Amino acid sequence: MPQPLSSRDKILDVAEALFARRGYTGVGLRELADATGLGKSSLFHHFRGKAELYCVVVARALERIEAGVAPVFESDAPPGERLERLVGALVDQLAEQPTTARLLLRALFEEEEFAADPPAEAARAEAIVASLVTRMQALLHEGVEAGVFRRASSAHTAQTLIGATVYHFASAEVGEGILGKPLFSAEAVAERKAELIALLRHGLAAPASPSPQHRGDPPWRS
Amino acid sequence: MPQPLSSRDKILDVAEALFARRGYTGVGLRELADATGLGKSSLFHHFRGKAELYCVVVARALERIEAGVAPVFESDAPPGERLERLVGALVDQLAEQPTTARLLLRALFEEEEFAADPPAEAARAEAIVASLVTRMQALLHEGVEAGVFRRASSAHTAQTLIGATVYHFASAEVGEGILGKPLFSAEAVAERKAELIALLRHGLAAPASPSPQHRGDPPWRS
DNA sequence: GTCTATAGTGAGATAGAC
DNA sequence: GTCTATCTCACTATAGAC
Repeated sequence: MPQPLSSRDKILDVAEALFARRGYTGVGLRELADATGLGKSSLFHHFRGKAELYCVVVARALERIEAGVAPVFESDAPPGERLERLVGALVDQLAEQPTTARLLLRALFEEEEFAADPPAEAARAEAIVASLVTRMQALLHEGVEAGVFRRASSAHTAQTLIGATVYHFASAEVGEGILGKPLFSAEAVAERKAELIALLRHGLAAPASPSPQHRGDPPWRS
Repeated sequence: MPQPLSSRDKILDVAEALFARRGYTGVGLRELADATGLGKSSLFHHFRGKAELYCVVVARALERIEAGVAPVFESDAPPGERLERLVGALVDQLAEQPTTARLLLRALFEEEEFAADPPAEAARAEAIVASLVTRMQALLHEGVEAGVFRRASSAHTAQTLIGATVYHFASAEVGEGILGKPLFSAEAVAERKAELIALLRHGLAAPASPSPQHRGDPPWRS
């Protein structure tokens, strides 16, 4: 069952680590070939070229995320609970492989490089992102309509959620300096989950007294 | 007074735009030279090499941020108000030049490329980041001690703040697709500021009844 | 499916004239 | 301070033997 990795899968695994660390242009096929133990030319038998290889790597990472969070969206739990489980699943997925967050954050920048000659896999990646974002916004909207979330912009809240999760696990030395511990230690991951959920519970909950005219935010206590 | 730009400043301006769009390895000196109207070799008279040029560009962007937010830290307003002004100043700085957020987010990744031969300017950049983070955490800690913020981790809150601002303005097509409007339009920038401040007011405020044993978070309303 | 060999291009950097 | 010319090296990709 733990079948030895095919050459293709091995290439993808090694390439994911390298692309996450140095980015698309920063990784050479020579380096990738050496790291896999293959010759440089063998890579072209598995992939049409560097661009396609890169897009397959990114799409594969997005599919892992998608698979991890899909059960949350299919759940029929109330919106508040679903939102918390979404954050938990997102954090779990990003924490499972330390390369994922960096790879995806970099991909956000480098995707425009392929505007000229977009490999077919680039469309798959974009579709997954669009689908995830749409469902996240729908969940937020549903919570507002149900009266359990305050009337925050679902677009901006989605952006904040992405930034707070993806950026955090991509922040490397800067983030570790702030936390004072390894980003991917079990302790730091659990903390991240708890802190984000607490921020959302306090920050997104509908006010206790739903006075219709109460549009302003509460002032600070002191 | 609007003295014509020196060659050095012109190079830095053009380089900042290019590095923000395509990253360190993605920009060639030939391209940069053509864009400035200079010959390739002339660049080496102003900078020791590509690495130094890049680090000067990043440090300059960080100094703009620093200058924009410094007044906030020097203020003696109460912590809640200072935090809001910090978010406002950060958003203003990142919104002023659309290249800044992308440049800095990319720099977070590429800084480890210079681990072997670190140009002197790299240390300046790191020092500014460290100083900003330290003061941000101190402000959060002060608010907690004063009883105006709930006991959230200042480290994780700082990470969230950075991600929610820097990532947002770096998110390019993805972010614009979510917002449904240009990221840097006056409307979108004002929205971002208001949404972040609202999230912090609700999400960070100390609970109304400070019962000492109340460590758990409130459940959702429904 | 993997290899060697190589084509063809462009990179960063240097030398030295003006 | 800017230029032309050139060095050296690495890159993506291809051709073709095994």
